[in-house]
Amino acid sequence: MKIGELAKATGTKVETIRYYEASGLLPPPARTQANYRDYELSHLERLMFIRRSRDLGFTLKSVRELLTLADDDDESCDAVDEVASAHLLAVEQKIADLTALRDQLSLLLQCSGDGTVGDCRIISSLASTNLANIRNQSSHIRETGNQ
Amino acid sequence: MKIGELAKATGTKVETIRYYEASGLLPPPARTQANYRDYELSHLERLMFIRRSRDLGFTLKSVRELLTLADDDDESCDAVDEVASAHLLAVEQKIADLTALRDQLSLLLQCSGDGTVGDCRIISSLASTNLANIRNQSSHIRETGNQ
DNA sequence: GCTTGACCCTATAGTTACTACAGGGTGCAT
DNA sequence: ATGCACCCTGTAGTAACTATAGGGTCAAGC
Repeated sequence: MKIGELAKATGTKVETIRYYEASGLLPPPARTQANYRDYELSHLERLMFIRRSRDLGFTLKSVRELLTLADDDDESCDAVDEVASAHLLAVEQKIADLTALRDQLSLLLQCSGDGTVGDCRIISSLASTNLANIRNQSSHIRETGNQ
Repeated sequence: MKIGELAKATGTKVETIRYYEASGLLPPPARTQANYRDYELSHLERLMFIRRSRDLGFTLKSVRELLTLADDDDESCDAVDEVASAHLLAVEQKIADLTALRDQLSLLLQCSGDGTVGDCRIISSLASTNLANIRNQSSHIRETGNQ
């Protein structure tokens, strides 16, 4: 199986496959006489594992760990569980961070009017007030119906 | 005002300030005889603007746009609004993506048992099933009370 | 037999937003 | 005079690719 075929089969770019090989995630395959990479089914399976893990947001470092754990049948499942749990926690933290950020952005945007930058509240919020002040501004806006 | 003082005043690292200057976000300040950077109040204000924008998740590219818009008093506030709205949309999309991802990760983790990797469901889910199958596995698990 | 196009190869640089040296100079206090 | 904290430039490293340059290979069609 040539690299282009493997790429198509797994939905990965050719360069990415070579990158995974260089990073030690995918073992170097045999080569044809023309020095083309010649992949086996095992490579396809391993690459699918990598892709699925990446789709779930695991870093390559974590994928490496998961692969190492998966390679050793005697390894406890707990270690796998730990990697995945840590990742889930990180994702949840990220969601919380982004949600707080979204709320602040929403407040910022409620300040938007139709004037010029000279009295643009978004700009002045970014320029001189701290973020807590935006709330006061926006409630003022709501009171005056300017929305 | 020396760079270290500006750094402390804004909660920015010295290297980051120099990086902003090199990136054209912060104008080069005057220099002392010793070739030290000598900042004015205007630099502090501009840097605070950059920091607040970055805290809200704007890319440096967007910050550059916002600064350009803010510099021109005649510019319409609409342009500012557009930049901020686009960012808000991107943040909301990211939250949605991460939420879907979190749900899939949760499903994956519900599969975790206490065996060895040989029959570790997390590994096998990553290895061979597509993600839709995890749901079936997990509902099966829920049925058997294994959670 | 020769060309054309699709594919393959290596090696290197670019992306984002910093961070971290290495190797050197400055200013002030002891 | 010497130590220390601070400043300078320039370069390399981070994550996970992506893109380019400059070249080789293979099968099909004329």
